[in-house]
Amino acid sequence: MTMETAKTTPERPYHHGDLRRAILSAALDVIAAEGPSALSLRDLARRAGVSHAAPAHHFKDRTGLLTAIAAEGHALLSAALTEATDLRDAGVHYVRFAREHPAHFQVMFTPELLRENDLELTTARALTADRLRQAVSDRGPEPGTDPRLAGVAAWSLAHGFATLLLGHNLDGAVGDQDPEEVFRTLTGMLFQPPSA
Amino acid sequence: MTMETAKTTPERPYHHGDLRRAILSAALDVIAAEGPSALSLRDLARRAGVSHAAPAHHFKDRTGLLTAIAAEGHALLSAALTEATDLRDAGVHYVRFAREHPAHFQVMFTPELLRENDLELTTARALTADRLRQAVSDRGPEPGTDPRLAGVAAWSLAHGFATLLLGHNLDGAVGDQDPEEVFRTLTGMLFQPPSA
DNA sequence: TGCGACAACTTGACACTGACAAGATTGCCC
DNA sequence: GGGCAATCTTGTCAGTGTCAAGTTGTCGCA
Repeated sequence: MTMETAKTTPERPYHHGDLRRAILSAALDVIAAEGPSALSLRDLARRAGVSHAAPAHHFKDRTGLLTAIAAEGHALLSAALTEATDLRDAGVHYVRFAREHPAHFQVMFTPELLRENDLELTTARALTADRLRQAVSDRGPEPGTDPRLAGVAAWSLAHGFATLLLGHNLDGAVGDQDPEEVFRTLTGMLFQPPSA
Repeated sequence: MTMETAKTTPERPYHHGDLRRAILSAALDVIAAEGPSALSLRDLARRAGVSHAAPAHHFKDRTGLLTAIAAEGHALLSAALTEATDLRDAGVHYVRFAREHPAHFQVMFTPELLRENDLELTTARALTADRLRQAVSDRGPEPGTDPRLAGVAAWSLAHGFATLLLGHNLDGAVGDQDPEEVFRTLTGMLFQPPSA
């Protein structure tokens, strides 16, 4: 009486059409709402109207699904960073990405959930790293500062802000202001603008 | 044949003695090694040599256990922050806490895993927030900067650095250097020292 | 047009998990 | 010493991930 059977009917053909995408997007919904730990492959299958083992064919594993999400996230993020005009703008794009794709963001930075040696993931991640490096070097060499350290500083700031934001740890501080604007003024405080 | 029975013998008395602490510390080990998603109450019970339902009596829930860990983490962190001499030092203590108590740190900032209305947690968390505010205000009011924003900036930087560090995202950048030292020089770059 | 191979999906099973209810054991306090 | 509450056990249930084996559909190619 579990009613888990998924009979094939005119409305529900044997082949779903784009099951992979359907599972992915359902997974993103769940993760954004309740975190990765609430993710259940069987639940995703039910939402897509397929049998409980169907997801495995596309993602092999729970880990496989999450790895695919992380890789997609890196692709989205690196694309967003490409549009940045300067280092500060890259930070703003970073924060915006975290807000617009919270599920991706969370999974990307939770290594226990991922297959670290996955090819798609590592290449996508390398691309993101490239974009970050590029954003830092675009700023031009500053006297007496290791560019690598500057990159770590900028990344830490943006990542910390985004993470705390998603965890609702800054609700009191930012209030009803636009988080991106807060971040912008915040970077202005730290990174002295060239024009004083 | 699951061998999950735990007969009461001279070496294994009916009452464990300090089961709560034993479960907590086993949980911290697991989380530090494989993340919170790998946590199993039954596994913890096995490690402590008690029956599978024993943990529930101390923590009620999986969520209860994680909430207790988060509360303990906040107690440890606020204590560490109390020892800080100035804002930069508070950041160093923050990073050190994350490195010394990675499991606590991770759980503290994963709200989906916690019982947010838990009294012990909210009070412990409030104490941490107080210590952070205090570290910022100790620095003294700076001209033309909102102290609240300065607090967000400092917290974001420390939190981002700690998070990226634990996720092994800075391995390449910090190399074999002491992370705390890297963080110290990093803050020196951003927060201009009073003596130029 | 037919056929064969492959991809997509289903069915069934197994071990494991969190949670709950009910019972057993123990230490402790009056 | 007798009860009583805290601690721990046993038994059970629904739900989960994963594997193996079978079905159904699709598409290229003779």
